[in-house]
Amino acid sequence: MARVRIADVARAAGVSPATVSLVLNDAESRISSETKDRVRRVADEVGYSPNPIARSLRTRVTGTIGLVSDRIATTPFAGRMLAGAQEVARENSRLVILVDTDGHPEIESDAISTLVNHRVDGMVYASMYHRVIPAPAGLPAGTVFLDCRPENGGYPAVVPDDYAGGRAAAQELVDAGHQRIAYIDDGDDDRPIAAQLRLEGYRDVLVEAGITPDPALRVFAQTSAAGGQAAIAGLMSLPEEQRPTGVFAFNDRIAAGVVMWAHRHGLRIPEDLSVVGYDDQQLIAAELDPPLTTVSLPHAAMGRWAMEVALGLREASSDSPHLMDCPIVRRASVGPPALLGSARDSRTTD
Amino acid sequence: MARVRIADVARAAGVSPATVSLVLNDAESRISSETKDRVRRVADEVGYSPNPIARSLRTRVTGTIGLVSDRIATTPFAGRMLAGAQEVARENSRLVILVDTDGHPEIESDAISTLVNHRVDGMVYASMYHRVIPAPAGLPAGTVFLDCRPENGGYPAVVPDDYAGGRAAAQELVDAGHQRIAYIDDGDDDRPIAAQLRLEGYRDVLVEAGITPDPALRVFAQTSAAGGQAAIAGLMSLPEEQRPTGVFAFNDRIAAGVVMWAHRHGLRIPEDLSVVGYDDQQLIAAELDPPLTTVSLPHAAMGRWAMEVALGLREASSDSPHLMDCPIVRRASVGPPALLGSARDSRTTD
DNA sequence: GTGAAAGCGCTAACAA
DNA sequence: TTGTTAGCGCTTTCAC
Repeated sequence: MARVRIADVARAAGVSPATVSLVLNDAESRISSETKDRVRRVADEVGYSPNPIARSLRTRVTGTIGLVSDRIATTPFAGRMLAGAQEVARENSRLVILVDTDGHPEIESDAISTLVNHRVDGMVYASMYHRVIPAPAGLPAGTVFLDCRPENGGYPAVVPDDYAGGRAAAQELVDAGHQRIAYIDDGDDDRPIAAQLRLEGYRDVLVEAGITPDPALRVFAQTSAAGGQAAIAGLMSLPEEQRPTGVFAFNDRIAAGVVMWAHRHGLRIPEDLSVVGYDDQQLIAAELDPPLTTVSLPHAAMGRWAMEVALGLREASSDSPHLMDCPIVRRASVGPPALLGSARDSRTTD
Repeated sequence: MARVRIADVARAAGVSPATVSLVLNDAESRISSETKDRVRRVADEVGYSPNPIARSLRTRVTGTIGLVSDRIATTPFAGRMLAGAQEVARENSRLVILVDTDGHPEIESDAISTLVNHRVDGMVYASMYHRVIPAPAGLPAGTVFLDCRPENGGYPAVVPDDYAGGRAAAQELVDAGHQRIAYIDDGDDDRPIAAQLRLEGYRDVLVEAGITPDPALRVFAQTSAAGGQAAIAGLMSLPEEQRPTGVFAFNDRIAAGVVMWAHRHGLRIPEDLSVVGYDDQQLIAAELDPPLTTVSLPHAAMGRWAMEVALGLREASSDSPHLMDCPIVRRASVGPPALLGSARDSRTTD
């Protein structure tokens, strides 16, 4: 297959290769429509399709986009960004060349130069969670940063609007009537910018609602259910009047720990404790009992956006990152706060 | 960058382009080592690196491998296969072109012909779960099937050894002393081959251990925690002497439901009920309380294997799929069975 | 309105 | 041991 060349079509149609090329790329309208039709028909009959390699050599356009990412493997998120980006590429007849660097800087810089050398038409640089990074050397101008932002700007970038997401989570709890709302923050060494932004959103909402954020209600947890359990245990050992009635967790894994701890200790959710997560990890949020109210990360949309910019389908500023909305997903883990103390205590012995 | 061509190097080194090519591809040992050194040094100095497009046009070798998959997005597994495959490609200086078909047959056949047209050197066809499928039309000979097998053979393929995995799970329970072991099977419409194989492994182990598989102990569940809860609820409503003391669930999501139900109903795991899952989904298995003993799916290894075959690094039969080991991951959800009845009953009211 | 010719940057026969 | 020449298959001036 694919053995037929432009010369074959030309011969069969009784025209020159140049004419075939002109017709098939409908570059020139000056060709008689009669000839056009014939060429098209013949090309179709013989099953001609241009050799993209030869074309690329001549035009310096390859129809490929390089996508370099750290660690696609370890995060379930990656897939959604990739899928979004890939989908846009496909819709526009582009191919994506994927290189996963597994987080190694040497692999990364190799990957970048290989991709540049292969004359990709554009490039997307994806991180597996929202962070600020120094732009890797050798990145072509116009490279789109996906789920990360270059330290000193200079490139288009798209990241989740974590500040607004933090606000949405806190607002959900405030609207339900909670006053004592805890934030279980990310306690990992390399605390990401997302954590900071969510915290700010949370604080601002409390203040606007006339609630003074209680420093005792901001605690840290490792990202895991165990981390969440430890954190909520600490929170619940506060003097009763200081205990939270609502908890906003940095992510769903931590939130899962909170829910598990609650079950274990006879607290009902949301009757005795409301909880809001972040990430909308299907495997966790939807499976928890009750299903978790959480803030979703718009991975697919970010992937699409990045590819659209990379393909020049969309304008983007290189000065500040594009903020992508993080919609709240309401499930069943938020309700009005229990009446002070009593209800909760009675459950504890149940 | 990358503006320097072979002719520039040739001129700078005072040789012909052909010589430069010969030296840099060290195809011919006949070139004097003196010339070789000079050419290499010059190429290095001017930062020459060959244009892969031009090279491909001439050699008909592109250094790319096409990877078509259904739905990378929706499963957390995909990433691990992709990462494994991509890693091998990188180690061998190959680039992978990824096309996700999102399960659409038209997109799939488009993708295949596009990739063939782009002269990929090899192809991997990946499915997101172990299944048997008719080989798509247009697939080049030697395409490697990843996590699926072609209905009528004819292509190399790699799939998890689900039969052995089913055996391992059942054996784990038998070894712990269980006699009444349930299998919660996949109850989805399109019941995958994996479910059948695991079931067979489970049955064979029981029989070999002198246990007659009780049909009442094989039930079905939708793949979700809710499905698992419903299934275990049914199992536990059996007459006491028939109830299982150990459960092997088709996958971790179902197993999670079992664990959740147990917590809810005051059954301790593993004291009152042992459970084994399948998949080793990090987000679930490791996070459950207690952490789940489960059978792991060797996604990364399968991805690596497939790419090795695609690159010709490894021989593979086209007649029968390569079976990849599914190692059991021992955590804490399996223990010896409770003494008949008593222990369990006392807990129920706890 | 169409064709001839040149050339993208490289490699592989063949000469020298 | 090295250089010359001829393409790989396409697009694109430029001439007719």
